[in-house]
Amino acid sequence: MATSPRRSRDDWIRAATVALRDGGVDALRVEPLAVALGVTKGSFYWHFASRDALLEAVLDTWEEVGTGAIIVAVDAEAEDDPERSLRALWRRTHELSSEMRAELAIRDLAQRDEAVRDRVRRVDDRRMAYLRRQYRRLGLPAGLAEARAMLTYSLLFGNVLVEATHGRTSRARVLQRAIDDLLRPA
Amino acid sequence: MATSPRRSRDDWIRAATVALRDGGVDALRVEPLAVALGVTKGSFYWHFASRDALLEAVLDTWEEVGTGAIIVAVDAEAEDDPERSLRALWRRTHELSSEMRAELAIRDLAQRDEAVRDRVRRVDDRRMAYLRRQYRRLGLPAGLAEARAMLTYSLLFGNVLVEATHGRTSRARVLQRAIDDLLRPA
DNA sequence: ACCTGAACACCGTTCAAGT
DNA sequence: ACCTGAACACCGTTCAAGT
Repeated sequence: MATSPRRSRDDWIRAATVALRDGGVDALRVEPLAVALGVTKGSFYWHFASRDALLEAVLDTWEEVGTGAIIVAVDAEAEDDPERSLRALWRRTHELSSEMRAELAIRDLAQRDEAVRDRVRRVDDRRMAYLRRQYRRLGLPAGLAEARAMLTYSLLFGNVLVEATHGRTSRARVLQRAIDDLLRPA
Repeated sequence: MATSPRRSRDDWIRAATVALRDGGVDALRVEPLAVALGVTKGSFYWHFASRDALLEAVLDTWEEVGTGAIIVAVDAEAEDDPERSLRALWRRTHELSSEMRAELAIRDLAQRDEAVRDRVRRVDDRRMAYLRRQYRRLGLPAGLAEARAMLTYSLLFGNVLVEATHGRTSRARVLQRAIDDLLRPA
């Protein structure tokens, strides 16, 4: 994986994303990444202006994958059926829960960085709009659709948080029950 | 606030907790804390073995406040009525949401620290047990009580996450609706 | 166009010495 | 019992110089 001495900008972004997932913001460090990539840390500054610029690039990727890409994938499999959309979204998020963990680090960051906060806000808004639309298409009135969308979004997140420490065992049935509870008619 | 040159162990813990809340794990740094407390960083190592030992002490406080203390307070005001317990818990968590934000940093940490993970697990278990008990006392069957407890816990967390970036405005009505939805009978 | 190597600043940690 | 001050290691950043 580190035969050629030359690294592209994308090589740095990929390595940084993995570091963020596995070790949090603290692990997104120039020197260790340089060692992992087999170059000196000085070379990093040809590709990026700073450690912050690298973080920006990582966040760009996260934002696109966590909204546009996942929605396209879910729509492709749901064939315009809102209930199938919601169940597909649930399953995919569940499958992605290890990747989703970078979100914890990002949301923690958002608390003290205005620019990151704006990004997270955009991502939440797009995701909530998608959920709200599915519940409306199921026939729920606006107020209840909004409430269910929020419960669903919270459940998806709560699950990522709890799985991060508790693991995935023995919760599948309870989760299924919660999802069914959310999908019942008004 | 910094007249006497002598600092107690608790002075360091308090300052570190504030730093964790406001700036995340990255801000829990010995040298800046020493400057803020008006002593040299060398003096820190009389009170604590390491930066990690300080973090441990901060987590001890968080664990007790986030489980025992809040449950005692809610029970005192709810007078044995499970619905009042749940609404009181909701309101208090909501009021504490800025303090709760330290949880984001802690849960992020838990992903790569076994000991922190065990703590978070204990905290989640104690909180879930409390919620489950209230729903059982409302008369729900075990499976549904478990599902509602998980939805409630997720909603409390989702709300902290979303408020961290979106602020508290204009969501009160939707949240009230979601809570009412969770409190309906089987 | 991309990288090295040396330099400097910041902070965690140690420890002998002070009061 | 609690703190200082100097030392060292690690990593972010800069930059002149190499290929």
